[in-house]
Amino acid sequence: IVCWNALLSAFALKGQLEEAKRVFYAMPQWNYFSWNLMLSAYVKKNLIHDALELFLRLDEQDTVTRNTMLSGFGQSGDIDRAKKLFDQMPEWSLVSWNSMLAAYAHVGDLSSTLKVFETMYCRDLFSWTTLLAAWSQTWNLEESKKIFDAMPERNLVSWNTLLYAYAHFGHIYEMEAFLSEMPEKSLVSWNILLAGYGQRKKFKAASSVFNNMVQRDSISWNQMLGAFAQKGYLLEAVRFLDRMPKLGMASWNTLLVAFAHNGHHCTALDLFSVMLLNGFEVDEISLICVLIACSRAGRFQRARVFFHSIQTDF
RNA sequence: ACUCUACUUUGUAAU
Repeated sequence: IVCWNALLSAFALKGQLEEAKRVFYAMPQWNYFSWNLMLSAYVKKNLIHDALELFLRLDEQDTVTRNTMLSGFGQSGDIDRAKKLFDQMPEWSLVSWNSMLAAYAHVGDLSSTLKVFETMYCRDLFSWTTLLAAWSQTWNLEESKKIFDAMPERNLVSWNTLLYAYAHFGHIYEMEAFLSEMPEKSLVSWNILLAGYGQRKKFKAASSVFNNMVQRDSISWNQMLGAFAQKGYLLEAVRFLDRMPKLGMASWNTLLVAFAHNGHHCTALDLFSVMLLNGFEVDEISLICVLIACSRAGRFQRARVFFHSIQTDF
């Protein structure tokens, strides 16, 4: 069973859901590890309904099982279910508390986040960083800085969290100052810088960061694409697509938004058709972009038709 | 037993 689980975990943790499922159902028997791995595979893909279905079918659950489900509810923003599960748990580990904390932080419920944080019997780096992340979604950057300074210990993620707060709200000067104090930087740090420069339309700074990055992931590329889009450099953005190693839904949506916001409504609609024709995944963001494009182009009829088709087609 | 928790990319919040 350990071998089966090892195989299962290889797929489950890599996000290879179909393969994981195949292994899971082919196994001669299961234990907690198998269940938790499979559950975690669903949660990682944000397939909360599938996760819940599996969760309810399990006759035995341990703390890890419940924590996994709890974090699934949290990341999907289902606070009610998260809270209910948390309250019903026979015992709580620090991870349970941290997951509940993250659930509140995720939906921006600061007072509940703080209440949980204060109730916790002990706190670790995760707890503190989650608290910091909750506050970093607000304009109150001074308060975030206070939390950061109050932390008993910090790691790269904590640094990145506050760095992102500066970037996200366009405080470029503080962002740069903070960056220079960072003891180490990761790919995420540079991606955050790209976000900050992009947000303030500092295209040159963004591309200079981008060109100097030793490693780039799809987020870096999308971020840079977004920097073109922010500036309204649509032609360049399209040309940039050719250089991108991998195009995903976020890339297409970025373009969709760029077209919709720069008066190229028809192009946006065309792009959407191309996405559908090619069988690309679309999500609710793509759909909203299309509605915005329609309304800005004055194509109310088309918007209405489209709106109705959403309910049937998607 | 590499089973669970924190950081980065796309939309909306006008009166």
